[in-house]
Amino acid sequence: MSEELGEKPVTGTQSIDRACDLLIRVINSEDPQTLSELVAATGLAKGTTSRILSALERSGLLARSSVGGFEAGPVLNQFAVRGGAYTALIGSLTPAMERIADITHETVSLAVTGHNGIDNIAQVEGSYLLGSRNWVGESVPSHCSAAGKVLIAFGGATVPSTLAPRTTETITDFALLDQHIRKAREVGYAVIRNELEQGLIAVAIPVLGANGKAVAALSVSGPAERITPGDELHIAQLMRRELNQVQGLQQEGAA
Amino acid sequence: MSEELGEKPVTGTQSIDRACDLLIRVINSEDPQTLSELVAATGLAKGTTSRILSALERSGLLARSSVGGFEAGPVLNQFAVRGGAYTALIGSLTPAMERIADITHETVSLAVTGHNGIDNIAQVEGSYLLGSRNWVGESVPSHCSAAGKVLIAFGGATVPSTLAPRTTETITDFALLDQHIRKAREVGYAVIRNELEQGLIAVAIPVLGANGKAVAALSVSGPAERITPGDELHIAQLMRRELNQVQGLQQEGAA
DNA sequence: ACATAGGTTCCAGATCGTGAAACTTTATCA
DNA sequence: TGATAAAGTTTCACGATCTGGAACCTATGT
Repeated sequence: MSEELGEKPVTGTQSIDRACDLLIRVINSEDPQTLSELVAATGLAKGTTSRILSALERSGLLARSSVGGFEAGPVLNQFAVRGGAYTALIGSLTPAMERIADITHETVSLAVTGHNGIDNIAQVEGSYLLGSRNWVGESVPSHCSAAGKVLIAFGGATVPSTLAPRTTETITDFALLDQHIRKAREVGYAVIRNELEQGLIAVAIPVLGANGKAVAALSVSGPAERITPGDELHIAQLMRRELNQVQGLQQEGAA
Repeated sequence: MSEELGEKPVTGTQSIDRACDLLIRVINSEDPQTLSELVAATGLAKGTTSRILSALERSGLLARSSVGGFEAGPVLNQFAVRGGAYTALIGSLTPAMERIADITHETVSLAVTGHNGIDNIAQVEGSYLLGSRNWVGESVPSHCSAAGKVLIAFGGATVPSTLAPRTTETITDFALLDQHIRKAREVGYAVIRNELEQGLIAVAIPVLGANGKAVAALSVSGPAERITPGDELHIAQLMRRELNQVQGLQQEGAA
């Protein structure tokens, strides 16, 4: 949505970029999007928008809702039902996440590098009443999430171009962030304390892929009252131990 | 993939059509697709293909696999994790499907009209060892599936342009198919006997949406030895009864 | 180090997409 | 019910945009 400055002015794909923009707007909306809404949102000409949407509909990527407007089409819904690329990953790690949740009683999350930050793709709730709400499907900036830090540290994500503050303790200095990243690479886990939200602590470890780079991050999060600085290492070790137990299975699980 | 004749030669979307084709090829493939493979498959120029794929990658619809090649990107995986448009439907009907499977001991399937036939989007296995295998994510032609027939009968699908035979008993005559459709509309359910596969019987009823048209089809399928012509009506009635019990909940289930 | 395959960038040319407006269809109101 | 407005589709001339061949990279293997 917000193209940062300094990006090369890519050419030769105007119409495709527009089509992608429209497609993404539609599939990221809860309700069907009408032509007029999309025209207003994108600023494109009505005729152009209509033509592009018709092409997307023809391909099956979009469909017209019975109540009017466009929504995800059969091709994408089939893809979703069949399971996206993350399915194998989630499937193989869910048992480990459940054991970690059992032991810590805290919420355990699985996150990957997304298009616009760190995407939460799976979550197992702990037993405490006070805990992280379900944020599967949501994205957070990488510089203020524990998952983001380990993903950066282990080659699974890049440092964002701007460090927007979320709380007074959010890291907004590139040098300081780099320090945290180095530390994470050294000790094998990353932590956030009040950096994403006041009172929220999270500890994350990387899930390494075949090429040695992080493909995802496993994290435990909870309130500052329960997760003290002294707990961080133990939580990281627990996660590492549980993760190691499935790493052998992970390859055949991806088949 | 196979453009039928008689279609209006749509213009003004060449590049978008190509981009959609590439996108769909990638997300419908199990393994990451390399540039060369896609060039060979589509016949496009290498440079053109590279440019389009880069645009799709830039938008987050596609991503480069760590092992090389393109695969579904974060935007689509997020969509899949969040749940496609079918999620609410599947969620609301699963309990009914389970009860039907409990009673009949046969496999119960949920299907919708897809881009290329009838798509199976959910399935509950019966207790018999001999039963339909799991075909979630696969498509079948509408004229030789029970779900397809009811979907056509109740305005949820259109008659295919060609009636390809699957067995010796597949309906390949439009007049005969129309007769079956009319019958289905009259009695409220449709049946296939050996028309999709020798020995496979299926009974389907429509799941009607707010506008009175079929949005999906619920079906029970099993071997001819167990599902006799005399059972068809009872199975249809059972499905209708179970479906009616959730129809009230269905609206709030979609929220 | 060399060769090869796979991938990206460049560029001139014309094909293809654009957008304003005309047109058709569907909703809204009196 | 008819009139009016809103939403969506199609048309068409223009020129901006996409194309594809070839040159250019860059990994990988020998």
